[in-house]
Amino acid sequence: MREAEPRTRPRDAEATRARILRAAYEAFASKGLAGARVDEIAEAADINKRMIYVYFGNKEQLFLTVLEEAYADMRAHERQLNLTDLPPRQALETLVTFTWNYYLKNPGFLRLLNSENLHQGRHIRASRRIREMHFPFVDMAREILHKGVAAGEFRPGVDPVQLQLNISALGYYYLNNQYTASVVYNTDLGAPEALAKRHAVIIDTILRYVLADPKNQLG
Amino acid sequence: MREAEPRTRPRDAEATRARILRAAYEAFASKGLAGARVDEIAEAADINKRMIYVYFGNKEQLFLTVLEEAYADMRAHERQLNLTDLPPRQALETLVTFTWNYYLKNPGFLRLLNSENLHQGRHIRASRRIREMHFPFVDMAREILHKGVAAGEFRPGVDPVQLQLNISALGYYYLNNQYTASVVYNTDLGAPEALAKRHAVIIDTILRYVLADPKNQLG
Amino acid sequence: MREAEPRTRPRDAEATRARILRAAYEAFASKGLAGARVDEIAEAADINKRMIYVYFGNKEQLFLTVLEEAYADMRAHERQLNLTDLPPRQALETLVTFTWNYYLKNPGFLRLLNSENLHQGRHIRASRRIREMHFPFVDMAREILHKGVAAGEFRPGVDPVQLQLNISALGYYYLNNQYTASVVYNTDLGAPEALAKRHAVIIDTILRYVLADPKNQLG
Amino acid sequence: MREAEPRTRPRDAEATRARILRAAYEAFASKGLAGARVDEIAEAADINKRMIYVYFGNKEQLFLTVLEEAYADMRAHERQLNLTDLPPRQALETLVTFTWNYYLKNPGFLRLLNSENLHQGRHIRASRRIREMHFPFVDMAREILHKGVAAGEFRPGVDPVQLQLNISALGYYYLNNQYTASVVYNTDLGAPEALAKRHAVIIDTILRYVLADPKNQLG
DNA sequence: AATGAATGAGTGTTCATTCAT
DNA sequence: AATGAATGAACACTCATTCAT
Repeated sequence: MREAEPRTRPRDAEATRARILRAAYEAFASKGLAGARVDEIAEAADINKRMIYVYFGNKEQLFLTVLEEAYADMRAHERQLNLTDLPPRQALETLVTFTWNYYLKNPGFLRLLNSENLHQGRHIRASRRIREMHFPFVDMAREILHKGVAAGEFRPGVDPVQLQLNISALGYYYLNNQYTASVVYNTDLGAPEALAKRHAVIIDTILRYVLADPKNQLG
Repeated sequence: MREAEPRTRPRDAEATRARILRAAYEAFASKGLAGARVDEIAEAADINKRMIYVYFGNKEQLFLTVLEEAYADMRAHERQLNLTDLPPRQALETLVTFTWNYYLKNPGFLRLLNSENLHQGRHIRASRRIREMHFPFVDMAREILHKGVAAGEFRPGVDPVQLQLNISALGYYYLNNQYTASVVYNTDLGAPEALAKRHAVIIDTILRYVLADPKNQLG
Repeated sequence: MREAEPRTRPRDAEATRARILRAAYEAFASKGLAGARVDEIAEAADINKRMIYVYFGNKEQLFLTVLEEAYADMRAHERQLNLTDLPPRQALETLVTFTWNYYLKNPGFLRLLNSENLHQGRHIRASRRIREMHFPFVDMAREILHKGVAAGEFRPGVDPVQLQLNISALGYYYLNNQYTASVVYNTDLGAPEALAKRHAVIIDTILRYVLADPKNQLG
Repeated sequence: MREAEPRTRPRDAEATRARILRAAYEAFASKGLAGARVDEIAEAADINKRMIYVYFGNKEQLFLTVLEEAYADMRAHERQLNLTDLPPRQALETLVTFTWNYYLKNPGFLRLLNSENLHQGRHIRASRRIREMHFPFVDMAREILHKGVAAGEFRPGVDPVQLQLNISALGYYYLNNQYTASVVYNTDLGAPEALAKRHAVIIDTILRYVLADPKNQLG
């Protein structure tokens, strides 16, 4: 039998904070830091504008918090991949696919990073929380490469950081610059088939970059 | 008898226009569309604010013009590569290096594209000038691939659009997200050695993606 | 058996009230009525903001209470002078010195009066408590003058109110306008020697104003 | 014959500036720096709020300018007294009367000084214009005293700065604290007779402070 | 072609005050 | 007696744009 629900839940600081963050994520992702409006965030969050300042200090700190949460979310999902349990090539493909899908499903995350880089990383640099968040992540590619090389599947000498940059770059650029690139290449890069094709190309590109023997390759 | 007044250089419309564009490029590149200020652009261009409206209508059209000029500049430099005169592999490396260097020297261009994509390509889509500008560019990779395959150097089946996306992506992501990535990977990605290394990795990645026989590869 | 809980000092209303008043005095004295912030007062008093409204109704009434307490404090100290026990000239000098010292030690009091006069005495006029507080004070100068004239020391015809105004004015102006006057006269009026000198001048000025025979004067 | 008037005078920067200053003077004088509202000043000046920022930068600089103008106005009137042409005692009385009347007619000036002193002279200290404005003023009392002593009318040893402080203090305090003092002394200090009486007392007080021989005194 | 003056709508932020417990 | 959460009006200041010459 279900318990009676608490009757009212009127002044829930945590819920208010969360509503603000959700609305702010949308606003910053779709309009950038300068383009987003505090008023609009307040209205979208259905809270009094004042609360934003109570909880986050000001627009910039709100932006930073949104950024922190976005990074945390990505890393949290990443951890659930349990790549260490997989054979190296499968682990690598899983990581590539995860990255692609995460970008695809969270285009706001890319926009947030753009905003932050437009401001030369001003906020992120000041955030210890973000700094610490990435230590395990950086090790992931290293381990996969290690195991792959040990198994004779991957060639030695691949820099794990460069590998991760490649993985990110190939998806990020495509999805982030989808609109301009669609005009440049005169095709709809957002179409489902186009996306599927790009996904395949990225996996191919990454594998060819690390595989020891091309005969193993996809085909 | 009075001398005739100097006929030319009375009020140099073309120079004024150019000064506005230069100032606007800087502003939009460093602050984004929403963050840039019309007043600041006018001051930096050392012209009366009104002139911006006379020449460009409004802020958004000014942005579009800046974007058009930026694209035109890149394509113009690209044309000077004369890739058709080179053997395929060298042509490819030249294209990759050019792209990397152009991004490296013109970080504002990346920022401009980000702004435009943040606005979902709203301006570029309306610009016939930009649409037409890219036709020759798209053929470039196709030709190189053709010749490379014919020469037995490149594997067949590589999509030229995907290849160009790869070439752009690997440099763009790195340079555009330099600030956040430097924090994530806890290293200065903007340092000269880091840049040189990345350049090499990009060439390597692209070559491994298209070369028919890995034995030909770099080393 | 459980002991009875300590009966008193559960939530000390009087102490809370006092803490608020102290913090409010500082705030109003240093920032004025409009410049002081309720939030800051609450924080400085280390109490919940709500308490201010519980105890004092609103900001204006809090200001009035602070003003009342300030006046009460000055009058209380004044009463302790026991001027009636002194010979008239000494009584007068004591009063002058007390006034000077009180202003000197309580610059906030001057600021408070300024604020109140900026608002045209709006609050004080509504306070019966303050109205009644001053009756004995007004008599003080009258008595001193009486005795001085009777003793042949003071000239007759001096208006006690004007005398008191003079006594207040000569110190108040100097201390209240110390900052602007230091600039105007290009000297530091707050320096210890400057203060000592002013004190002497004030006594001199007042004595010359009331003494019957200048030959008695300071020497 | 009258010249044709210029038809329109629509965009007169000087007039706009002056209107802003007049409105700002009223606002700051009646509400203080913190209490005055930029919106109200703009409305009272019948100009667009933006103009305040174009002409004066921000509220504080506007305040400083108002203060500068107020000082300049007082000094300008003072210079017109031509005290050097008068015999010393008359010069002194003229100065005292002028000071009293100026304060009486310009109560806003007193309020402005209070505001500035509340902020510890922050603005005035940064204003070279005000610093320099007072050099001649400080000499005025010195000269009068000199001539008076030479003529045997004034006693020697009177400090000209202290004399000027006395002259200012006796009127300033009365007029500035008129509202609170009226309550304390339970009388209307603003009534015409009260003002006249105070004027006389001030002259008397100052003369008794400087005259060499009391027999010369008022009678 | 060019300019200085002006504007209305808005921008991030803060205020004194009240609600719900 | 006391508190954390919330509010609406307002605040100083800024924006892209237009007017009048």
